[in-house]
Amino acid sequence: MHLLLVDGSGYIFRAFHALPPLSRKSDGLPVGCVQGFCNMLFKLTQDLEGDEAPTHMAVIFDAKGKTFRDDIYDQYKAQRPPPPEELVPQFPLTRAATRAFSIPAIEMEGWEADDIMATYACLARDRGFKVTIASSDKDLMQMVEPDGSIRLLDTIPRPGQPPLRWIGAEEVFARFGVTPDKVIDVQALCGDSVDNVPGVPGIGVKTAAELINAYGDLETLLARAEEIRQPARRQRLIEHAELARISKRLVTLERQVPVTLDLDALAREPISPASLFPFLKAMEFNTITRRLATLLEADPDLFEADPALRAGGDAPLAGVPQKSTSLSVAKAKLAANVVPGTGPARHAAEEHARVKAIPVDHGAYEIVTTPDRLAACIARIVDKGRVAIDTETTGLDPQQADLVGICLSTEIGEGCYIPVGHAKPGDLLGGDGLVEGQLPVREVLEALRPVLEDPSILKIGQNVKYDMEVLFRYGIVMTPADDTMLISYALDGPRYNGLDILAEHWLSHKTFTFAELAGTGKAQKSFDQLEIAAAARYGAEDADITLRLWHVLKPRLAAENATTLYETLERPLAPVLARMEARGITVDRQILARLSGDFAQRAAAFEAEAHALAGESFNLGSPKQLGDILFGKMGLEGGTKTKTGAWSTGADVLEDLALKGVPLARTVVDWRQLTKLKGTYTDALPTYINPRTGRVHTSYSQASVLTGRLSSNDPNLQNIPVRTEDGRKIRSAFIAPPGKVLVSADYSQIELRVLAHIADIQALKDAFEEGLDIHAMTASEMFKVPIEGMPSEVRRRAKAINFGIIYGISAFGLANQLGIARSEAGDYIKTYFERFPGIRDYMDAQKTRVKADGFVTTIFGRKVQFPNANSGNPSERAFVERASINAPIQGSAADIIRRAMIRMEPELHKAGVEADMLLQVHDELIFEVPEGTEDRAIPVIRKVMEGAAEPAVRLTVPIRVDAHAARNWDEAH
DNA sequence: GCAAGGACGTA
DNA sequence: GTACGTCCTTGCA
Repeated sequence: MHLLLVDGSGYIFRAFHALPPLSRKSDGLPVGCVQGFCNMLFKLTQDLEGDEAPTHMAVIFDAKGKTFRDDIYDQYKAQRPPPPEELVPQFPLTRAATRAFSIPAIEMEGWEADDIMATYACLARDRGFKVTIASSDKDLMQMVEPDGSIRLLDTIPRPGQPPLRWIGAEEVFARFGVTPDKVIDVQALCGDSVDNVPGVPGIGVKTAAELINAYGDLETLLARAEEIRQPARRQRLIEHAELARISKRLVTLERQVPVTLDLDALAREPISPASLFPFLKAMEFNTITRRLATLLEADPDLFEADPALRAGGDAPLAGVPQKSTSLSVAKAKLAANVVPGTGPARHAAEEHARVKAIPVDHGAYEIVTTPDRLAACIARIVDKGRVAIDTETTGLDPQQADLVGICLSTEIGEGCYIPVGHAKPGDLLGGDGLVEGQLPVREVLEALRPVLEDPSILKIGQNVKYDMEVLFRYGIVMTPADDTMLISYALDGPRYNGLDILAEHWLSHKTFTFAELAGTGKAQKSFDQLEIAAAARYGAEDADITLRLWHVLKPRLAAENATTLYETLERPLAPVLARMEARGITVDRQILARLSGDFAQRAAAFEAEAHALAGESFNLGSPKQLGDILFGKMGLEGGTKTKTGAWSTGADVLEDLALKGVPLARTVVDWRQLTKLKGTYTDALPTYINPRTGRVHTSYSQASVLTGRLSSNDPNLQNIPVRTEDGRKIRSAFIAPPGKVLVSADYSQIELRVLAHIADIQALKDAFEEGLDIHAMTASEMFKVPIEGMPSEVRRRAKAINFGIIYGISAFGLANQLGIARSEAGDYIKTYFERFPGIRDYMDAQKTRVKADGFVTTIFGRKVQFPNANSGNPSERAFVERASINAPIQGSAADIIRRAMIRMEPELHKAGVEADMLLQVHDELIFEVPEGTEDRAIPVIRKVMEGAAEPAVRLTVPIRVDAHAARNWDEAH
């Protein structure tokens, strides 16, 4: 048996003096000592292995308040200053840390930690334990046993010495010149200036040891003081005998402290992830969390930050559940000790007020044109450890635009603009025609590279994905990065995107607009055509504003419990998307050109036919003109609809007319389809082929969809046709380059599975578990028909209902979709609810929630806000109800694929599989893999996608992914 | 030259 | 019935 006693208070002070201060990121709570304490504690348990591994363990702390020593000598420790202010809140946190490691934390009022340790040491020794006291305090040396049953362990790192230094009788002798049992006699004579133990003036350790060794012990020495030869020494001993006796009582440790915790209660317990990770997460100790997660083979994502301790904690600290009441002798008065007024919400509000009050001064910005000034700027960044950055480029396409300038800001109100690519007026070709006085772009980037790639320097940007991609083309991998746009998105959804809107809303500051500088429309200048001075004001302001917004928004993450969302679903996705965008996808120009010709011909034929049928020539592309002809001239019946009072000529209306025998309607529908495909795809897509890469690079917007989905633009590759035969021809123009194939992997019925999980619909879950055709199963349940030989119309209706459920079904909408009477649709819905009653409960719950809270959430904690949930407008309210039903389903599915995307690249790498992720289409991922390796890539891809929710959420339905490889997207899909 | 509306492509 | 982006026409500046 081996008892390890840790001098907790000693550890805290050591951490305080040895480590630089550290504040919790999200609210500034000082936590440096807590972190140091955790590291030391963990290292200690790691270092003591094998024979030295303790079977019992406790961390002992000094309690606040007086001890018996204060009664003996009122000057005891009197000169000791009160603990530094930033240390105070960390005292209770170190107790909590100890318990988080499943170790008893012990303190007792009226006793010092040393007394408690002495008591336990004796108790344990008497029961045959080996005892180790982890402390460097010389006061504990009196406890050392010559037989090695009690030893001290000094773990303070000292250069040139082993990390663990055992202190036995020999070491004690080296220190005090006596055996351990005489240490208190020596201390009684020599005193201790640190603790204000007086001792006998003029007697140091050496003299004291010599005297004790000569006379045996203090009392004998004092009794025979007259015999001492040296007059001064003799005189002092006689004169200060009482002081020596008092000193001895002060330094003698009490070995009979009435401890309430039995030795058996100190038996080691394995570290419990359930108590450890909530604490570490609350402290935001990411490095330790990762290290321990690896060591414990546990997944920290399974645990939420301890609500009582985290920034923005919603429970009073006093409410921290004690790990085990029998173990908690320590009554850490947590609540009382956390500095009042450091609540994250208050911190966030204070930061907002502080930052908002600092005026924007465009005169304070510097234009950097010399290596010296650039070096000074970089030095400030290194010193600060973070920088707001904004790159200015010749255009908006990150795959084509060239760098014109770089804006940096390290302090609010400051900003540097480094022009590198401003062109001489009139010289539209750039190249040699650069304005003089600018530093060469290569030189600037090489100087900045160490900063931009330094993992310890945070780069802050607004939409950093853009800057990452631009810089990547110049060979720079910018990391790590924080993104004010994504922070805002995690907090408020897509409501405030754009730096200008954010600045206006949070800082009440109107930024320069690019249009103000560069004009608008055709005459708009590109950035490189701007005057450097004007560009500097605009650009440096953007960096300055970005930094301000970061100061305002970042603390809100903790205050509003959005940190996990931001850190796990937003922040890590941006670089993944940047790489996907940079890769692009190959599109076969020839295929599209041929299709364009084909579509044009056929459309022209339809157009002629339509004009003939209408009896006049008109613009087929004008719904207005078409409506006039159909419902005016031809006098057909049809709903006026559309909120502006115009004739409605949507496809469903025309389809209806066609069935009623209006050939023009059919012709228009066909014409529209062809011209749509031609205009949006076959004509437009080739113009997006990047001349440098020969590929099409979409741009994903990570922060513009209410539910957490991505959107794709310029071009939108998330709406490439698939439903019609002509449409699929377009899809087949998306190809793999020679030697590669495309792999398409898509989630099967992800939203219905998510619904089954969230709403807890057992029948649906069973069906998915058994791999049934879910729509057929629904039909069978609803209409009481066997799945075998089911008419396709029956299944089609059930399918429409299933989708309707996801969209927040209404009888009106379902009737429209199925072309049946509203009453019949209502009956279907009623039947569905009767058959799956959990669905109705789920829907009611979302409606109630959105009205009460103004938001609903996904299973990963993403909030989807509906500010007008209680609108006075009934149709608006109904809309919010439907959207609030859909949002958790669509949003949870979106979160799942996000998680898959974030994990995909490292997992592929780990598996040694080469596969480039190119596109995401909501429930589908497209990869490019070397031909012949698809059978190795697909299992990895599937595994990552199917397991993406875990371990944060354990879904109660299986997730299935279908994946295929082919030379083009149509065949792979 | 720009914004709004209608229509239609996707999940 | 949910969530998007793009193309085209229209109407106003």
